[in-house]
Amino acid sequence: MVGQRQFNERRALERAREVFWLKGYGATTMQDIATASGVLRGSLYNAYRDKETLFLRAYEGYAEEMLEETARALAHPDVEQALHDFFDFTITSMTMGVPPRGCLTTKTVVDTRADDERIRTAVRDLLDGMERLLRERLSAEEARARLALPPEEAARVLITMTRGIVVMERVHQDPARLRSTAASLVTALLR
Amino acid sequence: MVGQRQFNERRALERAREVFWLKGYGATTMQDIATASGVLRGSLYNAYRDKETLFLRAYEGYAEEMLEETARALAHPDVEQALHDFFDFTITSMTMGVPPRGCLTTKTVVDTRADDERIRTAVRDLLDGMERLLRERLSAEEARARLALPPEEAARVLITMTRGIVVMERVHQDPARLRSTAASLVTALLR
DNA sequence: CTGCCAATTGACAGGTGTGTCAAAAATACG
DNA sequence: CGTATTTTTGACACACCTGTCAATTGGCAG
Repeated sequence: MVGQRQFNERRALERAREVFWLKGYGATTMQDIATASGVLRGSLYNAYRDKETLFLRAYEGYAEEMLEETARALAHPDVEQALHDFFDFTITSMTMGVPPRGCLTTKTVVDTRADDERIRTAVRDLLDGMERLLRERLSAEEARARLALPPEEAARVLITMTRGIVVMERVHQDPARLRSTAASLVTALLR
Repeated sequence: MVGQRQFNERRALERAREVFWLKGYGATTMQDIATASGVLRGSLYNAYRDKETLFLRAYEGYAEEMLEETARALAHPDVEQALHDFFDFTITSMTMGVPPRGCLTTKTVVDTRADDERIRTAVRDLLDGMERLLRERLSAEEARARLALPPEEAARVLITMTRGIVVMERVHQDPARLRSTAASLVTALLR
């Protein structure tokens, strides 16, 4: 290969992810990412063609990491603990940073400036993937016996609840309150 | 009074609300509102000073209406039916229009460009108001007896769930799926 | 070392946004 | 009717954003 990339692509995509995460897709400018990554705007355009494509590249790593972490959180053999770990991970992730970075997926879904088809697909894939992990975990014999709902329904309620928690975090900015609400739901779902 | 307003303020605020609702605070421009309301941009600035203040004025009417409708939906004497009516109102409201307008409150909360203090307060007040209506309704003797959770906890779970439903609507755009998820939660909450 | 090719760089074009301002028009009131 | 006050109007200033492009730089292969 001739004329190699002069910036650290891995690092640049990480920075891009952080900026998108904090400000959201629509409010993030290429200059923001250029500044955060130390790569000139022109180089970003040369490497990724446009903002949408750059976002998708940055989102790839994010989605992968999220699925891994979710699977890890759900791995506890006791369903109740697994669900607590699941919410704990979600809440910790979104309340990290100053100001709290919130949730990249939710910000993107709600952002009317991110109505690109590829973006919607990427987001849907991640949320569907997380719902699948929940469904599989809740399908275990031990879990099924304790659930007030079929695994499929419980998984949808739970994934929907995480989206709601993200929104409520922006309103009250009180992690303890979020954890308490999540615990209430777990109580209601388990007999 | 001398030099009266020449445009219908009530109508203009209604149009502004619709535009903000559809596009979100950050993505809406004063020109969008000017076009939708038939009032020139300059007149809007003269009447409301800036975009934030105009938004707050438009949001007032929205919040009032939302609280009224929520109270109406929760009025059914049977708790289970009241909760179904509550979710039905929420889902119908957010799936109206083409494209579906979604939820103004959620869009505003998540929008990093709407991080003004007055806006955050207005949004928090509305959500707190809705939570209070739920809590009061669930504190009735008949409801308390059937709930799997104390009224305060159930109210928080429910209000959080509505926020989550808003987000999931943007992902799958399937009202039936939303209603089904809401019904699952009601089942889990009632014994 | 040399030539080729891609990446980098800074300037540029074109569009869009917010908010301001002075002149013109409209309105209420004495 | 005339005056005072406000609204309306269109132009303007200024900032910012996306995407492009030509010239320059840097690295790899032969």
